[in-house]
Amino acid sequence: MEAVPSTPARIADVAAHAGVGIATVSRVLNERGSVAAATRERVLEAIRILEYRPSSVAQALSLKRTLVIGVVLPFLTEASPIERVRGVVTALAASPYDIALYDVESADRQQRAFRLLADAHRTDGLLVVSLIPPDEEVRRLSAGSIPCVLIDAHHDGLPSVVIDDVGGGELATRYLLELGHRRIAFIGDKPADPFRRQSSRDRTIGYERALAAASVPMRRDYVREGTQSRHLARNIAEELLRLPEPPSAVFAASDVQALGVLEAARGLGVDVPGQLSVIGFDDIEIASYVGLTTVRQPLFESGRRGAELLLQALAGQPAPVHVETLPLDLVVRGTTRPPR
Amino acid sequence: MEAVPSTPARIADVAAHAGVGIATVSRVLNERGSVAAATRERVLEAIRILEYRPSSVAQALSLKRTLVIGVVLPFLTEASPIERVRGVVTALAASPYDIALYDVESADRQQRAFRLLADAHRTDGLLVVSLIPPDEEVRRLSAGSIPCVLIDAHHDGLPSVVIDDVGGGELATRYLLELGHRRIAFIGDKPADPFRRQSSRDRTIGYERALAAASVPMRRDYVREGTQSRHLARNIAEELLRLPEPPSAVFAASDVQALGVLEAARGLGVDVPGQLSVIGFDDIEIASYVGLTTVRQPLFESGRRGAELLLQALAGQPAPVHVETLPLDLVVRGTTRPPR
DNA sequence: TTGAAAGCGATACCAG
DNA sequence: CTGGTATCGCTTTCAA
Repeated sequence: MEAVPSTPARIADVAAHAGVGIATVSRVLNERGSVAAATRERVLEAIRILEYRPSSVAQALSLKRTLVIGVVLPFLTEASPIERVRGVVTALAASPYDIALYDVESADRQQRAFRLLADAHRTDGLLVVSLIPPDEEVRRLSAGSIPCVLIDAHHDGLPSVVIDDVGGGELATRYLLELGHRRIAFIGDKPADPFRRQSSRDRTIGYERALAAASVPMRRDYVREGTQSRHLARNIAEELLRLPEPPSAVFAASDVQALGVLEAARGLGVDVPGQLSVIGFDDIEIASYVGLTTVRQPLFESGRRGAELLLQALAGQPAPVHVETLPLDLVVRGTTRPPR
Repeated sequence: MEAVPSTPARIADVAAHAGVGIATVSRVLNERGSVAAATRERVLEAIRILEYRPSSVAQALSLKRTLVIGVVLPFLTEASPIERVRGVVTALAASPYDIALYDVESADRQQRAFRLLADAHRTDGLLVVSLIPPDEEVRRLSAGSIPCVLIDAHHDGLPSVVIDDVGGGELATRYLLELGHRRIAFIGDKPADPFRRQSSRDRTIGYERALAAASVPMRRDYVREGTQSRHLARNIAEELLRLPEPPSAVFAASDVQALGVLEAARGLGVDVPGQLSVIGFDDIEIASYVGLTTVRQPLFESGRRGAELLLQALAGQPAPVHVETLPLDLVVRGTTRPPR
């Protein structure tokens, strides 16, 4: 039983203990070059005794690669980013890369996260989720030649994995129209900070297009862009339901908001789908539990795919700067029905 | 408009551009030591022109601190770890520390993650969630003097944030007993790998104690430890409900499993809570949507607290090796009722 | 107030 | 095969 050294061993310690040069230790460590069997044994023995573990920081400095992939995303706000991260984690599990998580909640934090985009030293590659990096940083990124893939966001010159939000908005609205609804309201996010991607905005456009295509006049009082939270969505839905001529259906730009609508209806004694149809967007896990009709977007898949593209780029394959559009599905459950 | 250099600037470039030594650049960078106002301006200017960003890797090597905190956890299995990570992210948002995520799904990955525990070079501190680190690694940890706090796990010699699982199991079972139930089944996890903490095990103990205290004989066919997934829990619940003498109530060791029970009941046309009461554990977000009665544990809070303790340790405060036990609450919703 | 130079802990080239 | 040494980019004495 050897005494445990109070301070972790360095490569020089191993070399000294084995009576060889550090270059030799490095060789057996990385299995490159040839080392005499006997020598290699001595080194291995020394490593075992000293419990030596190479410093990844030193390796990173020397090799100019860190083996970590940075994931920048707005984390706490919604359930969907998490599902995406799961996809990323899964795709990266078999790779040698570790994951550094950068939350982008506060404006302060945002600055820092984006500045990091350009720190070519800290990560080998970047995955940016639902955020639009400033041109400035994108330029630096390519200058530092550190690969970056956007997930649920788009920027010229960067590969990305997205969905067709406009199409999704149309899909949802058209379904409601086909059911026979004419008084269809929309609840979406209000335009927030400039970096945050406004998927809700595009879904509104889809909503408007579908209405136009069906020659159903749009009513300003039915389009409410105010919030991302369930709580606020609930308030808005209540206002909507109290209108002299309330909508017979509501399209919410996200499942979280749709959940708020459901709460409002329940609170007001409005039967869903009897008196009100509700359709959401995303198909987060809760949606299936509450039987919410929604437009499903492949959240997990988006993370997985994004990570795969990044891995390819990291492997040297130039990865054509293309935009990969994931498919959307209408998932009909129990919250929609023809109007009475 | 300066030309953008193809390769990121190093401190030496800045020094050269400003016509000073690198030590001076370092001084203005870190605002230590004194620098003549004029000199500092020249340096700042050079930094701006060259778009210089210090390499965090080089800094880490030189300073022997990385400013990253590692979070090791079983990620994809349940909804609860995520809630904990949210707490961690929140607590660390205001700190200068970044977060490195280490998923511990596969056995392979597990090896790697735990080996990392001892890599005193990669992270400044560690947060281990729902996992019990091997003694060996704990020893190394303290040898390398890198602080570590356990969340939802316990190990002598390491500070931790936990809940009283036995007490929680009793709480749930006792509630069912008070409601008048006597045929109470339990569905929990099967003992999995040795590193994974078996909170379910302790909850079983609480279940048994409560029954014993009420002098209700335990039936082996009512205690099923088989799975962590909703799907399997559903199968088990179906078996339970098909028993000649089915239980009138089920205590599931987690909300996810309770959800499976709910599905089974629905599938078999068994009314909840009319014919069957169901109580879960955790109080994950979905629980409130489906109206599940459950034992609430502060998931988010556990992450926040753990991170705070680690931050304290990192700040030099020895942080007495204590175990912090977070409170549990019975949340009564719609899935429980006295037996008919 | 400033600069030269010695680490920090690896990798890898170049001789021997 | 193997060892010395330069290098990676930054911080920090130690002198000047």
